[in-house]
Amino acid sequence: MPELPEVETIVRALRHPTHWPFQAGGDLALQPGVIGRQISTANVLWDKTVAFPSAEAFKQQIHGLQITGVSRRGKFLQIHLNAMTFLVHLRMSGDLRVEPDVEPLKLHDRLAITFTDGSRLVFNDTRKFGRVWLVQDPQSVTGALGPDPFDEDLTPGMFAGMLSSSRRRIKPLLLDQTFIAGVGNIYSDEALFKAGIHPMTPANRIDEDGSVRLLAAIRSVLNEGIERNGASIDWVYRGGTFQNQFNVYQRAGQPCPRCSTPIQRMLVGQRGTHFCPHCQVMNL
DNA sequence: CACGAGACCTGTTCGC
DNA sequence: TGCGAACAGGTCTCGT
Repeated sequence: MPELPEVETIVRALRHPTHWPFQAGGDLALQPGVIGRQISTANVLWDKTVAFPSAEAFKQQIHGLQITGVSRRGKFLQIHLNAMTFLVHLRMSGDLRVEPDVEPLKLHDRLAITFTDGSRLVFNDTRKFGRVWLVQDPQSVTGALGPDPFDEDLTPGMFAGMLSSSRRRIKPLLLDQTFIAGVGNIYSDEALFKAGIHPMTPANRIDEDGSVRLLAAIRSVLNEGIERNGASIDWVYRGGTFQNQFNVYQRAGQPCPRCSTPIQRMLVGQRGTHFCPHCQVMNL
């Protein structure tokens, strides 16, 4: 499910969940997000969800800690606690919600963290790919990630240099989180369309002009995704509307919004890839 | 180094 | 209607 915009949407909601239900005597409108809440217990319903440490150590160590902040690094959600960091990766089908602790748990709930104020944070993940970590140093989990697309240090010149030093095809390269952190299958297809670059173009064959267009396109589609609260496809993701703005993703056979040529779907690096064969040509 | 295949999982949709 | 194949927003590991 989630790429950078979906994770960012959740991060912002965790800071200001004003529309979420709250509990007994509690005053929802005055709740400043989950920041400040203190953890009483953690209930691990699917052991493998906890990547580090063991499920037992996780429950023991997280007890009593307080949330001091929420942030994002690539597709990782970071919940800062006094003394430690709780990281969540939603992978394909993960989702987080906050609710009163008296609610019955739902199908596919994998982890529930209860707060002393009677609320709780629940991790739901149909496909069980999602993982959480509880560590001293978040860098031990996110250390290998490439730059965030919105990092100011990521200049067009630096991005051009990154592209020129790889012979890999651009689409799998954009999905490589050690190259750039946060871009997934939807936004890579949309960005390549916007930049007019064929998904199989070797990165080092993208010229200066193309690299400038591509970086701008990545930022543009991610920003638009965030503005629309992410993309909701199938049953996943409440609230997001970016799926209504797709130009190519999951639009195989439909006319290109720019030239009306039918959008094509192909496999690139085992991932479904959508592009316009007329607007996105390899100029080698 | 770059790539494909297979694994990890459950659910939905599509074709016969 | 039923049933298997293909597919899904991600990432890891292995073999070539």
